[in-house]
Amino acid sequence: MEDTNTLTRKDREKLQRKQEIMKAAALLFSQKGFNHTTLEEIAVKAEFGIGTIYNYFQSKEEIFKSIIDNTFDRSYEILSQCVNDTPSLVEFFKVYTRKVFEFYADNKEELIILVSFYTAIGEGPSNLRRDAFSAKDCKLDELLKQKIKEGIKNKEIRKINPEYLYIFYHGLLFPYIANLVYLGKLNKPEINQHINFILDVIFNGILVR
Amino acid sequence: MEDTNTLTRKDREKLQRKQEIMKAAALLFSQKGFNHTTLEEIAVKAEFGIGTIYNYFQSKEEIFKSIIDNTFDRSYEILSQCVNDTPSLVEFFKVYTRKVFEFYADNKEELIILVSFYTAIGEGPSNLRRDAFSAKDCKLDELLKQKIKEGIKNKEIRKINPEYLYIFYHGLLFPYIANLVYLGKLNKPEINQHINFILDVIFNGILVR
Amino acid sequence: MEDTNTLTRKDREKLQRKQEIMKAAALLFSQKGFNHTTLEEIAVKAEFGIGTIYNYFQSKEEIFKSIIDNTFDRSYEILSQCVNDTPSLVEFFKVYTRKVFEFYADNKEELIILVSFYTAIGEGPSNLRRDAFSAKDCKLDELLKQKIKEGIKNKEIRKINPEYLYIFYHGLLFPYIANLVYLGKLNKPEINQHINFILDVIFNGILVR
Amino acid sequence: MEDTNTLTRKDREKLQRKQEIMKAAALLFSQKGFNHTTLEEIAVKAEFGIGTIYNYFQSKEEIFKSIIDNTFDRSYEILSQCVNDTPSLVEFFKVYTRKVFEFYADNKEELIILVSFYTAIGEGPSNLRRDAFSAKDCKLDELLKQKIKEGIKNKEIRKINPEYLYIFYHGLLFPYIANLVYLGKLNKPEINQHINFILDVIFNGILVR
DNA sequence: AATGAATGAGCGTTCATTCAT
DNA sequence: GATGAATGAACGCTCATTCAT
Repeated sequence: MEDTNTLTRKDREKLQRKQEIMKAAALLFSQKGFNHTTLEEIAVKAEFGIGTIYNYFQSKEEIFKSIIDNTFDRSYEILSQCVNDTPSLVEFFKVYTRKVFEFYADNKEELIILVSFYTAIGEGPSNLRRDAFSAKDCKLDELLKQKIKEGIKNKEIRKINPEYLYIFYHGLLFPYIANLVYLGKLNKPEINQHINFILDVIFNGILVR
Repeated sequence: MEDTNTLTRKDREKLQRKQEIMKAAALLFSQKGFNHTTLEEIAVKAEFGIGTIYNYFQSKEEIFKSIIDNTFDRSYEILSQCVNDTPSLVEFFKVYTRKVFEFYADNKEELIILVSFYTAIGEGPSNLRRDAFSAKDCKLDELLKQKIKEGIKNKEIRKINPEYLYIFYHGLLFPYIANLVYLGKLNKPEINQHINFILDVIFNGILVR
Repeated sequence: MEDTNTLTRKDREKLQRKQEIMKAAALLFSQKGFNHTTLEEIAVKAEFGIGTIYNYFQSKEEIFKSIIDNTFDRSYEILSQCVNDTPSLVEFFKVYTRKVFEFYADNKEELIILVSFYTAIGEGPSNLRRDAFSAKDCKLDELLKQKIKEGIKNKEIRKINPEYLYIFYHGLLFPYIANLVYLGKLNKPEINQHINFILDVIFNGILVR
Repeated sequence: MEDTNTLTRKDREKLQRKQEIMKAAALLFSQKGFNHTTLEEIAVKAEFGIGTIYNYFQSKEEIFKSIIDNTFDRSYEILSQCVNDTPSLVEFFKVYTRKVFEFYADNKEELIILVSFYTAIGEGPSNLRRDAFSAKDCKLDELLKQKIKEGIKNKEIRKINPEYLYIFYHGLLFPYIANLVYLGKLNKPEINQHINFILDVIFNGILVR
């Protein structure tokens, strides 16, 4: 997220327009997918002329990229905050799981776009690959893996493969939330139960003892 | 899957050609996505003329549907077999998790298409929605939920929300495998470790005791 | 019309098949037009395989031509018979008008195809022009014009431009009947009234005297 | 026909472009028929890009419809003017016959398209039927039939079936002119003779008295 | 002779991008 | 900077014709 304080009025206005366009596009992308959303629709929704869009973005693809990029940045911020603010891994899981749920409950479109981007190979802009974001992706990965390793070192959790737990946890969390969004069941009141359920199963397993 | 034994030679050949086309299309769809795959590419890959494709399928969309449908049917078969063949829920999780891993290790394209179909809202054929398969989906859901409920009744696992566990497990399994496919890490030798890891965490949780 | 008596059994059968195909095609052409009728539809209606059609006709266009040609021949036969069998022009108009009405009441498809062929420039086979039949057309024209001239010479009718009367009469008769066909009003009982009306107006005009 | 006076410059230009496209299309349709005219040909003739056509018309069919519609409107205007401006049926026939000849001498393409549309069942856009214009058609019919009835009431013409005379006259006039167009004989100098001939025959019949 | 699966040129239509105003 | 008309490459699909059986 760029720092709006250091910008001139002109630049601030430009940034704001960019964000308006991205917001309009994000909503449409999440509803109809990248390929089935036309630039005209974006222009109408953003209340600009088609040509104007091209003063802010070089292509339709760039709008998509910017949205993903933005979502990445905000996700990273959430993660790094949680990593830094929690004294233990257990606490981290509790806080982070909740934060992620809450963030995407408020930003459903972005979750859908993100998941769609991750899973829908070849959909989205033709030559946009997850690689494009791998740098940021890696940073995020590393942060989480590091936290897991610390948890193991501190004997908070059992000695399991941190790499696998990372895949397990992140591969679980986002699809789980996405599923709720698709089913229209990501409602505030129920969120707590889902969070508790996930944490309970991850922490304690399902077996009777 | 149709029974090839009862068919005439002609029908068998026709079915085989259909499957050749579906296979070619599945590979391309999984690599480039539905929208970025042209009929000409499918025709070339399947070694047919463009027009020939239309002797077997009414539209590009129908090819896609047939692939999904086929994958659904085979997934259902795996699930129902596992449900019936296992005496306990724990045993079921063990066998089914392995079977799913193995099946999609051999059918990576289908997994990618399936996940993409589930997650990529608006991508794929414009007016094809998950609803189209909801009947089959429901049958599959019910089978699994029933097995979970039995496991709870038999006190194999703790008294947790079966609905949530269903979302948890299926929402975990497929993205987990898909992720490995994307990363090119779904290799036979490593599969066992992933299976064991997943079962271990689900059964026992991650906490030290 | 070929003489079936002089043909071998084989040739007779071949001719019969040709006519079956032409009949099927004529019905479809009259209902859906040349361009919107597919060879498959013709094949199905004629109860032959698609390929078989090509043993009897070189192309779709040739089927169309044959139908027109056949209709021309039969029309010519009617005209020449009427010309020869009637002692006066007035009698000729009476008999011929009735014969034409009756013929096309029984062969509505052919009338529609014929009128459509005459009027719908560029519809029908792309490079088929009325010129293709101008030889036959001319013969027909000449016969009628000759009869008109005789009528004028014999002072049956006033001294008017025979060429114009020809355009007037033929340009009137066929569209008049075609119109009734389109409106679904070419029913046997009403035919007489239409015939009488046409003859009355042509003979006597509409003015009160 | 829209009133160009009340339009903004932009709208006027847009209307003009529409008419340029319609004019180009009308020429091509009249030469090659609807089905054998490609959009590319229309675009080239109209000196636009293919895509541009679609800024003015939703489909090829809509261009066709617009042409027909326009011709209908102008024909109606001519008819209603003649109906209103003439004191008697005889006068009406004289004036209207001339006006129609003159109008279509200047708008040959439109006559061909119109006649082709009326007669060529199934040609033209597949799902466009004469019914689509029946409302306008009926209005036109009624106007003419009413005028005929008045003529009978006023004893200008003999007591004949007005419905039949309507079919007779309109079923005669348009094919007659069309025929001249097809033969390339609708030249200004000769027009008068044709008009006089038609009126003479309709008024007085052909019989010697 | 009869068949119908295979073929691919050809068409209508879409839409991201450009550019003159 | 803002606009939207103009553009044309690209695609899905059709169907007359061929040809191996």
